[in-house]
Amino acid sequence: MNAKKVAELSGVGKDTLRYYEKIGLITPPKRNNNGYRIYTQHHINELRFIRMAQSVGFPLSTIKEAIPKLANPDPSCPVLKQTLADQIDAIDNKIHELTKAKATLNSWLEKTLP
Amino acid sequence: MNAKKVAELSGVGKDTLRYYEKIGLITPPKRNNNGYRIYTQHHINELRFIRMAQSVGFPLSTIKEAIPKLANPDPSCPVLKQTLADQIDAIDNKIHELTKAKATLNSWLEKTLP
DNA sequence: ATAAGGTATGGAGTAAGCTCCATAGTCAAG
DNA sequence: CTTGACTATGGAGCTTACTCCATACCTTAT
Repeated sequence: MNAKKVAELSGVGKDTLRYYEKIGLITPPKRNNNGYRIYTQHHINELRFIRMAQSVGFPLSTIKEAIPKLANPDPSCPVLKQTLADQIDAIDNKIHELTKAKATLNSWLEKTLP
Repeated sequence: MNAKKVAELSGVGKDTLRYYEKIGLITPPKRNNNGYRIYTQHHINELRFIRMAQSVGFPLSTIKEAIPKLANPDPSCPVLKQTLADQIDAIDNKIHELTKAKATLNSWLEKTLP
């Protein structure tokens, strides 16, 4: 799969792909004879995970730490479990904050109703 | 109220206060004879609102648009109602995304359990 | 009256996360 | 065999949201 296709499928621009590769966020794609990058479904999956994690507020640095741990899920690895548990906690906190914020806005909306 | 007090009460650094004033995010505080800024409870409220909105992912540009609309709540103002409704929708979407992300992580956590 | 500590200003610097550019090599189609 | 689309590279530039700095003035306590 070439860069253009990946950009289309993942919604990540080609320059951003290079940037992610440079900072070690995604698996470096193999190259063919001419030096062109060969992306696989694996990269699409990584990129979708990154977009999901980003959309819920995780910085790339955190995502970068999480990916290798999630990539080789050793069933009994306590580090992985902790990572997952930590991220779930972080998400729970965000949901909590959002719910509070929503309640605040709703109360204002009610106050301003006729 | 002086800058230091406001910084303490709102959790926003003094340089950030000046920055927010410069970009027109907060109400410019009155000055006394010596030119010192005089902050009021109003500013604390604004800053808390900003922090809340930020914590749920709104950029300062969006917050800047919202503040003046929320500041003079004309009970029948449709623009205000729409602003509030839009923000509540945005928050709902975020909660939705977070809930999905959490479910994904939870399923991974279960898979890796003994 | 002087030292400590608060405040003012403009402007530089920083970090994250892209985004764009100039230059140059590659490949498929007509 | 040239044209147009695609790719590569390093590095510059951009936006957001701060954060720090140098310089200088004001105020209060000793």
